[in-house]
Amino acid sequence: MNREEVRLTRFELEVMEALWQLKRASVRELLEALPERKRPAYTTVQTIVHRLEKKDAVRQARKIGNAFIYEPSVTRQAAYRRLVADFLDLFGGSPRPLMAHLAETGQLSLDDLKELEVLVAKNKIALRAS
Amino acid sequence: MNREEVRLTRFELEVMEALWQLKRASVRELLEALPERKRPAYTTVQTIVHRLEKKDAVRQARKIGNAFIYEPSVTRQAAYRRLVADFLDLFGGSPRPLMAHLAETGQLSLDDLKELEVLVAKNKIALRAS
DNA sequence: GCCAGTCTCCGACATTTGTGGTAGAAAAAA
DNA sequence: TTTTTTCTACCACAAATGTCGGAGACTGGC
Repeated sequence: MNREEVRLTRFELEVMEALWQLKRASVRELLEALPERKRPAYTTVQTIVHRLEKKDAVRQARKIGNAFIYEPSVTRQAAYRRLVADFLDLFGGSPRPLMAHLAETGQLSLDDLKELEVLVAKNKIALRAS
Repeated sequence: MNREEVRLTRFELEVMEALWQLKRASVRELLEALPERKRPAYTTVQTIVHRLEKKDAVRQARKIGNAFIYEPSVTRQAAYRRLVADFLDLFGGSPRPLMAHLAETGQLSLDDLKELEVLVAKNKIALRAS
């Protein structure tokens, strides 16, 4: 429906990833949920959260003490849908050239493909049933 | 081998696309090769070419009149390899989650997968032969 | 009730990216 | 040779991104 799905940057995505995982969290919790190797300053995460809020990707759910608790406003699925669509645009919009690239560079095995077939088949049934 | 493959932006990629196509071209030729819908100013393309030069993605091959003729310094394959690798990082580095996403969102048909299998199989043979 | 600790708010700053104008050199046309 | 066209070299600039610091408000514990 909403053609205006959010477009997340790399780092925003990482923070969202943490939030999707935690369901709801404060800035501090998000900070601590980030892999410590690349854990930025508290305010950096805060800034990102603010930007996510402006993008309507997260919202303040409530407040505990003086800290806001945030929760996602978009589903992981929706965010990735946009991400993938944007990326596929670089390949002319269709997944085919990308798949071909992966196949050519040996990043796709026959086993992978077999499993995907099962998945697609299952999905087709699910769609029909809905 | 070269882990330092160029990282191209959207627009840089479009210009490169034109250059890969033409093999070698002047700024003006590149400009004219762009889909006219989104054809920017001459100097915009020029700036992009300069940046591509700084990134060692293109080089001046020679000069005709007062115009430089550029040619690619990187192959299309290499550029896309990097592009795809960076993107896959968002999915944990492996193509699997991405494929799964495509399958789930119905962007991959069984026919697509069949064709890919053929491709992968052919590729395997080619690799063995090399 | 006071103080240390924690938050939020706001502003700042360097880079990257997309976009293009201007000036002056060079070549091509007249 | 003079004029016109066409390039290149620079500079500029706004928006997006990744990164923080500082000031001041709030709270929880003593």
